[in-house]
Amino acid sequence: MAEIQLHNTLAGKIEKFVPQKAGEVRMYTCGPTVYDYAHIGNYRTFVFQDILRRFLKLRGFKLNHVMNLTDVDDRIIANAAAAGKSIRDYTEKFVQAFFDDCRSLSIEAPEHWIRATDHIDDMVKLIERLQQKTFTYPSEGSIYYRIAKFPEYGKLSKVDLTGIQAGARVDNDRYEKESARDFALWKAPKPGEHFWETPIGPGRPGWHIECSAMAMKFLGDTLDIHTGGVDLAFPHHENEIAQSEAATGKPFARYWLHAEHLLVEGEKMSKSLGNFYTLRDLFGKGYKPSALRFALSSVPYRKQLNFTFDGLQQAASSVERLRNFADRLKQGKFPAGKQKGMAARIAKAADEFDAGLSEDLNTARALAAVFDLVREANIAMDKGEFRQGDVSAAQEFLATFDKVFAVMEDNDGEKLRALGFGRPESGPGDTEIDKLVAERNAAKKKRDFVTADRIRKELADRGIIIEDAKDGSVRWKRK
RNA sequence: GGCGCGGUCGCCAAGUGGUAAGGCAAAGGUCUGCAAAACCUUUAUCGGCGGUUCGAUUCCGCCUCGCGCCUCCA
Repeated sequence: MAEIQLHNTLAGKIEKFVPQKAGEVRMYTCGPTVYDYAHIGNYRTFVFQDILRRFLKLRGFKLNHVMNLTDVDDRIIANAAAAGKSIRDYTEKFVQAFFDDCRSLSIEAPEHWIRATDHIDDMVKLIERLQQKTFTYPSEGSIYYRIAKFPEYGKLSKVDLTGIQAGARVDNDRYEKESARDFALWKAPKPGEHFWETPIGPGRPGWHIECSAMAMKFLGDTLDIHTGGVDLAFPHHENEIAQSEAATGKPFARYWLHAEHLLVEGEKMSKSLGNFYTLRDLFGKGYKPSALRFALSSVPYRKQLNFTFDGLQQAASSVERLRNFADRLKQGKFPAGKQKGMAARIAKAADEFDAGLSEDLNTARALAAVFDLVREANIAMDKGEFRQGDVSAAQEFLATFDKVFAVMEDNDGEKLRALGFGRPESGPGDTEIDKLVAERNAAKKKRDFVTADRIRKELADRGIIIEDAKDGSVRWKRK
């Protein structure tokens, strides 16, 4: 197997990945802020994180992966207040929607899915530690982080501090700060706002402190991997580093991975441009979850992904090709024995697949390896050279592929129905289909093609595709 | 202005100092009662200009275009 290489934002280059403890990976990924439904741009990042965790697992690492749910911030407080709900009640709906969305995209549950509001105490304790080390100062009931005391500030995002200091936006927070670049660890409550009564005073946590506190609580002072979208590198991750390392004196995370953004039709996705999509928007238009997952994962994560409906359609066709191949493998009848060349081809494809993913998660390269094998095996089948003994090796390869990409299982219909989309009736059952297929075969034998075609048409209208194979066998699949 | 990502076939996209993977789409063909699936064939000189080199899409410089961050936005 190839050496795993990952692009580390901290180093500014691709590095060999070596976890602190052999065989184990401690990973923290920034999850959604649950003030609304997450959009496909968010899911680009979450799918990337999923590919990463799945690949690490495939390579045998024991994973401890924490993903946070930010369930307290300005928008949540404002929206909850407007809705006359508690923060918990307001966010619950979006938390559940997020879980549902993740299931639809086959995003695995991390080892820990945690909510910020469940860890206020841990944040307070971390702030107290920073207070003791005089990295903080109070101002109008809030507590700020004094960046001037952390000389390494900017090492992740390479921001030019002098530039920021000269910036005009000094007081957007409406609080007094010593320096423009200082950020709030703890925010004093505004009138009527929800707050927590704590040893450091009443208020609510600043945005960055939750990740530092929760990551270190679950994973220890030094994480192996920390990821998020590129926009989080500054200020969010930079501030996490400042908080955590000031408190512990140790490196906070060893590898920082940042996913590039998704564009829609070449433009930044935004509500004002009308190109803002949630998963529900797309599923409502009839697109399949597997197609979306494929589209989001086929472009390597460090490259901006231009999302288009044409592209989504292309992804659907690509998935279709792969599933057709898997069906052919499963249902086809091949001569007994093994073909020496084919075994070698499969092994080569598996190597190349692994090499692709090992190279900073080069999903495009990994996919090419899969499609190469599909074509080669199809050719062998057409020539009658593919043997029964090659089936299991090919299937194993596809299974390995799918452990990471997770698009092979034909369950889009179920997933859509689970989210309330698609037809409630689930189409004809297997026995009914088999019966109709048998009737059609009988008709075909009598060369009664009118009846045969009528049955095929009827089934097609009910979502069943029938294919006659060369050897006279018939296979069917649900559309 | 600073920092970062990127401009490769109609669309998506990989990649290398020695004349460019893969997917989708299109056209033609093989197979098929018809279809579907599959297969075959056809479709690029890599944003522009210089430089280094025997040779650059790949290295360097400049330019240009797109996008992002630098204001709690994945």
